[in-house]
Amino acid sequence: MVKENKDTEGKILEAARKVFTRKGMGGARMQEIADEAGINKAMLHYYFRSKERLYEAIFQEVLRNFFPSLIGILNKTSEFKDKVADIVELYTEEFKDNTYIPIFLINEIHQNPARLDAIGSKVGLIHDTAFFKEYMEKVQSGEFLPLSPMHLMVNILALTIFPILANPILFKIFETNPDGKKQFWEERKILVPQLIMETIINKQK
Amino acid sequence: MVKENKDTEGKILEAARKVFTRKGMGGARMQEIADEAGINKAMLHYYFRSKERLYEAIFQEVLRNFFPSLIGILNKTSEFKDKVADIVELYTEEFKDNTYIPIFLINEIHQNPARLDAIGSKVGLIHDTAFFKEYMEKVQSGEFLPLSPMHLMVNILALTIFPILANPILFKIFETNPDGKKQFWEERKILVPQLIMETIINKQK
DNA sequence: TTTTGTATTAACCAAATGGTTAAATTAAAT
DNA sequence: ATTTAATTTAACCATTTGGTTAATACAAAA
Repeated sequence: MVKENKDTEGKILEAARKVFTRKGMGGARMQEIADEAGINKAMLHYYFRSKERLYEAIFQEVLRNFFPSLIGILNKTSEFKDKVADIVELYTEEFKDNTYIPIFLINEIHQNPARLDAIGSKVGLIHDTAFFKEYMEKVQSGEFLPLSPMHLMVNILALTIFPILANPILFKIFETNPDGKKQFWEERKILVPQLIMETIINKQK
Repeated sequence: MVKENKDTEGKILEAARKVFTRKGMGGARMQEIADEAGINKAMLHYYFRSKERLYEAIFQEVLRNFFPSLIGILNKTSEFKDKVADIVELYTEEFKDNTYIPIFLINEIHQNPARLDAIGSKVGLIHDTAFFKEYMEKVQSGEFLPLSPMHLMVNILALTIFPILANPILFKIFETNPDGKKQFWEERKILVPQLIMETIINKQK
């Protein structure tokens, strides 16, 4: 009785992710998703009832996909500075040419903050990572300055993700050619970890 | 023959700015703009021909409004560090509770980068500000480290604007109550200028 | 006061869009 | 082979939406 629906459902999800992340909830068209998936528009409703539900599925998937890799790095056993470098490397490489994912998240959460409720506990575990434990220890021992974990994390993410979000404006203002862009991202990968470390290492000691 | 159309046109622009900056080009509805302005929908077309043209007027206005205050600060005669502090103060105060403006710009430019073409020369003059002249001089004299102006500016804007863009997620992850939020923004105003200065001052000298 | 051109409105239109339905196809179970 | 249930499609529907139009109100010029 069960036909291989995994295939169709999978194709829908893939197409929906592509269209929703580029156009957002409001800008996406059900017909475009159907075309992208190579199926009839009615199938979208057959599998997901409504645009809202299909969107919700994608939004949660994207959201849940954005943090695990971060948490993965934060739990590595490598040097503190290397973990920072890994974060910058990861997000820069993943999104410097895929700006739609971070913009999608920022924008859609702004449009409807209630959507965040669904993740709840999932993200709280950032505090419990090796990264933050090591950090707090080194603050205790006086090796690191007592900057709050929130500011530290915001600084890392800001310096990494902001240039991705704002890249069209930045490259316009600071007239940047293709080679210049490539160089800019490489410089960031070195500069940001350096900068972060400089701001937390206690030179007194 | 000329009636006081300034009033109606002004009301339309004001309403359009409010709706467009919150909903974006795709999400805004002409009817909602008309309601907001308290006029008939046909008037929108009478004064601006199409949604596209009305939007274009607003987009350019918002864009042109975003930078002048920045350039104003960059040209002040105050201490270098104070100028950085002024930038952080300005954007934080202006947008910490008005997140839609920066999100609108980021998102709409991402949706249609060609819109940026219209500003062209206007923004190029960032290089010619007192801020950058002073910066380059102090790099020459060895007082400042030779960080590229682009990275410097990106760092300042990133540390200032990113937490505004991402504020719903950040306050969710780092469970923050209203008092905590207030404190967070105040801490940023102090922390960011400090951080920026630390990264450019040449301690060798 | 009449004329003239502008400003404003209500009613309307065509296209787009999310969603539905009834019929047809397909695959498995009996 | 027949029944049964899931899958897929084409045609259709109601609503929304940007945009138009024809008629009206209005202020200034003659």
